[in-house]
Amino acid sequence: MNIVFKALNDPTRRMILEMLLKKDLTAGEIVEKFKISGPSISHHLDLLKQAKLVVAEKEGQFIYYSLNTTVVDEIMKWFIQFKSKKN
Amino acid sequence: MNIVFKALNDPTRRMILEMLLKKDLTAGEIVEKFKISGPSISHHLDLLKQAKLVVAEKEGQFIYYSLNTTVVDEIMKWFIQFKSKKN
DNA sequence: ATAATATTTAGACATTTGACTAAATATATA
DNA sequence: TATATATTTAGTCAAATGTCTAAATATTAT
Repeated sequence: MNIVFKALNDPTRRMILEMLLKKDLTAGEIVEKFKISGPSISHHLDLLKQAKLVVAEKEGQFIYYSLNTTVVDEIMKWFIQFKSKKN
Repeated sequence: MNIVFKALNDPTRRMILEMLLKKDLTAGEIVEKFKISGPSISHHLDLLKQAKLVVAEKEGQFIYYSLNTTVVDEIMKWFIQFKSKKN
């Protein structure tokens, strides 16, 4: 849980998630969309992977990144408890 | 949005939110539940307040903290887009 | 008015974070 | 095999974060 909130606590990483919502992308394609260096993006991708928010799959010399929405379910459950609060 | 994710990215602050789910508490009551110093908790409460996740209300010499769930709605909306992803 | 209680503000300090460049690794192509 | 391409790993550095103690502020009680 901790690592997921940590992964979400960065605008670049959230942007990456939103991009992957539209379609899977290679690391290089993701790098192109930002002004940030490749290694920095690679680090962001690693954090997202650690949080299991994305999955990396190697295809030849490329690595495709895609969303893994199962973790989102868990986060949602955490939030839902607040939704049911009686005001 | 940024500030909300930031506020949520700390186990102490998430714990405080969960405590406030049960009932409103004064700053002092919250401090008692942790091993962390008063000023540190005060700082956490300030961040939660900035994110509008909690509301502070002064009653005499006490300050009562309570949840503000409207921000949770916004966060949920952000997550829901991932839920509707077709795998 | 003085003292006690509740809470925050200020300043210091170690750790974590996000960025960078340079180097390493892995795959594809000439 | 040598070279180009894709991506990560390693190491450095400034800025942000979470903690602390000491001091300030506000309210209540003696």
